[in-house]
Amino acid sequence: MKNLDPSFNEKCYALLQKIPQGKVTTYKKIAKALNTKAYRAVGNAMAKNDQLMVIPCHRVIKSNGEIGNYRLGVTQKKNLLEKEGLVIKNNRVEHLSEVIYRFEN
DNA sequence: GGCGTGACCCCAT
DNA sequence: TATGGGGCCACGC
Repeated sequence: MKNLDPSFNEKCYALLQKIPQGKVTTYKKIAKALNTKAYRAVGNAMAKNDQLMVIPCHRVIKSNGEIGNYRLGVTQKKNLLEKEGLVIKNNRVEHLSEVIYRFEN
């Protein structure tokens, strides 16, 4: 089976826009929601995202609870997350299970 | 059409 | 708990 029109990136972006403020998700969950194991590709999609104002890619963290990376730098990412009410300590999100967002899946 | 890259993940030590 | 090594997939050249 091949990928059709909406490139992988587009699908990722669509999912990201579903994430409410104050909630976060992981690269793996996104891939899972797309029925694939391309966690790597998900990260790539984020890296190529220019619409930082439209696509909340800062709400995507690693599965192990670490912040991960960000186009504008990890510091900026942490700042944004804290602003949304998350508790971050040593590059890690606390109470992860309470702020994690599941794509209704 | 093949190869390297990357905002990752998992397991073993 | 921390570190290292291998595997995974889509994208661009």
